[in-house]
Amino acid sequence: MKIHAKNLFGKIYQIDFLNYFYPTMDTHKELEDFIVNGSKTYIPHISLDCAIFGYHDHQLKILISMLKGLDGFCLPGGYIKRTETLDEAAGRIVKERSAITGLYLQQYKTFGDPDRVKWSDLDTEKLMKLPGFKKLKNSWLMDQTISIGYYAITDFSLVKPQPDFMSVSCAWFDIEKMPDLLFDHNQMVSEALQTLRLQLYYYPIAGKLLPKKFTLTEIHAVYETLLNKRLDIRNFPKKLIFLGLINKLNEKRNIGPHRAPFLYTFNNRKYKKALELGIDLS
Amino acid sequence: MKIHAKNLFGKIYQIDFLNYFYPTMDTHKELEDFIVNGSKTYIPHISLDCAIFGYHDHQLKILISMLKGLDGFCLPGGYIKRTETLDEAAGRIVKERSAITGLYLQQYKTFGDPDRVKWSDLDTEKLMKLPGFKKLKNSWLMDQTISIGYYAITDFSLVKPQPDFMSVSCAWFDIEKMPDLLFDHNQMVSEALQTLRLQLYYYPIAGKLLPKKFTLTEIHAVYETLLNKRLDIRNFPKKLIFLGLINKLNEKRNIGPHRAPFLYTFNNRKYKKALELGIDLS
DNA sequence: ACAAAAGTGTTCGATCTACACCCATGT
DNA sequence: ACATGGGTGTAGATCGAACACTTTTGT
Repeated sequence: MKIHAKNLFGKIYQIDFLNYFYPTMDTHKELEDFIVNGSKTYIPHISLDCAIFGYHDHQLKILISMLKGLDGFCLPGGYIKRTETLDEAAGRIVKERSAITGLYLQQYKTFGDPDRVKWSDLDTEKLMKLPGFKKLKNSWLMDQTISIGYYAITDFSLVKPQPDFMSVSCAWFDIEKMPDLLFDHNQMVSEALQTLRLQLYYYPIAGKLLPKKFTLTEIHAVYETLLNKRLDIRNFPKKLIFLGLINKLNEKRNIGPHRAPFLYTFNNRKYKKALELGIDLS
Repeated sequence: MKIHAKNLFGKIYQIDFLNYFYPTMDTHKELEDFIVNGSKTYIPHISLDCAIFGYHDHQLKILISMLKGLDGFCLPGGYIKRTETLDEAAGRIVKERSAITGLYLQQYKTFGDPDRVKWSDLDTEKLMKLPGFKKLKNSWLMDQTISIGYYAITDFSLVKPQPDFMSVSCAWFDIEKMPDLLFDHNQMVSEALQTLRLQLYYYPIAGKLLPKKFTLTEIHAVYETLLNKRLDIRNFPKKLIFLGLINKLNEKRNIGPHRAPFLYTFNNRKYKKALELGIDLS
């Protein structure tokens, strides 16, 4: 079975999605059970969508899903279990949709405009013809939802996204070549990126993108790419060390026909600067 | 009919709540209809709670509700209509619970830990004996909820909170004398205040607390009180003018046996500094 | 020796902090 | 004239931005 979709540039995707199955829901029966009984396990009306940015070697990408029945792309998202915290739900959802684990996920905003989901984007009739989906209509999944936005960043070369039972695909896209997303997910990405950039000097976000011991050149590239602007190579280390984000080691790394660079580590006095800003409550 | 509650300091409150009625639900029938059919109008499982701070003359207060059936205090909150945006819902909820209008409400965080509502705080049995409440058990209101936190600030001397049909009372409390709140509302207040303080120099939040034309002394008192720290009287105006938050007028106000102070206005180039911080997206 | 990348210091202007006295007005 | 609160300026420290050359190493 094939499904078709166009991205912004008109390219047609044909992906055989029956090769993929959700790890714990690997039969249509289980999928149907999720549709019929899911609201016993999950809280209805609230979803959680994750803008996962991926960095590697001067490139910034974003993790985009294509869901079954939707001719278009969206952020990986899901529902919150009745027993878990929001942060736990975010971690689990990303793990399920993409098989990526260990992210430092941050809540940034909740989206709830009544027109955030254009139902025209959701071809219910088409979806209901797919195996396992026939009880979708009038199910708990079809009601209005409010969505909590989370973001994270990781090294995209280290993780290979694996789509789950709901997804046709789940893959990295260059941030400038990101296709138009369904629903209000374009806005979600834009606000997530804005938050990421504001928090970059105050939270140890970039730590996830680098080896334990890294060089100044490496972290410099990370910051330039994420902020999408040039940062003075001489001022940059001063600032990071002043903020207490990184520590210089007494080790060097031998690479290439040039001087061996010193190594640095991220400082896990994470919230240092952020806590300074947050003035003490009486 | 009387209800009792203790605050942190052990004082007992006795309030005759049958004097109060919700303006658009002024009969028990309507209340019962809300309990039985509310989920047609409102989205279940999601509430919205508002930390409304009140300032006047060096005092910082917070608006606290006491709800029927709950022996304790909480933030004014409510449910989101299916047709409104989150910001609209926040405005309507504050208006209904307290009759306060025209606030500049800001979303700051969503709270969803599974244990955020301690059901022991909610005396369902007691509540169901109240008029209008008898169908509460197993209603849509009794399921787990996630809550979106909003905050705002206003001049508490200008608005007299009016409790609605759900509330025994709704009143201003000195921030240092705020009683312990039910559920996770203590944490909500603490995080709201933190956010308010972080945003105070970047958003025209304080504009709501002052007359259109105000003196430096007045705005200085606002900032000192909200931040709970002393601010140098000579540096303070420089900073506000540098940030573009206020404009000096060519008018003075005649008060008291001393030099007449100049008047200032808030500058509605609101987000100026905030937008500077948010780096341009590609 | 040369190519390639690493590393480093100073100056200037802007901003923040601390600090104390004179001014205008009403009674 | 005096009591009350309003208003102002400067010096020093700190921070951020701009800017170019020397060092190390492998081939």
